[in-house]
Amino acid sequence: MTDPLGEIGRFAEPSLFILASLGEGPKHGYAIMADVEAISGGHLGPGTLYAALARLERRGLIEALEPEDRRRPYRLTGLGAGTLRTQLQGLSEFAKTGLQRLGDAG
Amino acid sequence: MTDPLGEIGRFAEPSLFILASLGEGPKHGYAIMADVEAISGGHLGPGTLYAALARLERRGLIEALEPEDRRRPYRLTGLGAGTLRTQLQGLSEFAKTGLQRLGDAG
DNA sequence: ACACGGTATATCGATCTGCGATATACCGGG
DNA sequence: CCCGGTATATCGCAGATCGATATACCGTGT
Repeated sequence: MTDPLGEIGRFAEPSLFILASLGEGPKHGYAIMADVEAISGGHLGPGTLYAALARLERRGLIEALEPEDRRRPYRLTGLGAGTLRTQLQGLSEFAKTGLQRLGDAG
Repeated sequence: MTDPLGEIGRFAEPSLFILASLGEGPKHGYAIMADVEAISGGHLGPGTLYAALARLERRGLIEALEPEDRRRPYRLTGLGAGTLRTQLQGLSEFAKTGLQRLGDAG
């Protein structure tokens, strides 16, 4: 993930963006790339994408579907959906807490 | 960051947790460790912590304060506070979108 | 027919990051 | 005086990121 701010660094995990993208429904890699860029603002390169997809599949969070033409779609597994929900809820709580701190004492 | 879920992986950046911890006010490393574990549920080891602190300082997101005894406190810079706010807002939006997707089509 | 750009997947290698283990040292309580 | 907690620091492996590069198919325009 290239940071939209420049040389500051990276503060979110590409894998989670990919899971969230698949949360909308099954998608193939190239569509995930476009979707992630839309929802995150950052750029997701093919190296990061396909490596992360392989890892997520190996860990049972996503699974491959029947290829259509050149497209190799994936969907969330039950474990993947559960993990995504847990992570998003945690992240939401965390963001809320952090923003409160900035509002009160920032 | 050790994942509380086990062998699934890591889905959040330690650096952001550290920035958020400093969003509450200046803290030294050991206090950040405890604070991050409290707000994130995961474990933050010294290797991750001090390496991340050095990086954040090098990039101008945090700055060191006068040491008190053995404690070497840090605080957010203006850039760090701005970055934190931006990232948290983005993350909050992202989490909201992701959870909506899971609710509608998950 | 041909060039071009967009779609689509895949891999390599350098670099960065995470993180447990380990080390050092000070401090207070029992 | 030992032990556990506080506090910082570093090393080295493993893992992840990510740009670059490669391949190939497709549709459009000329």
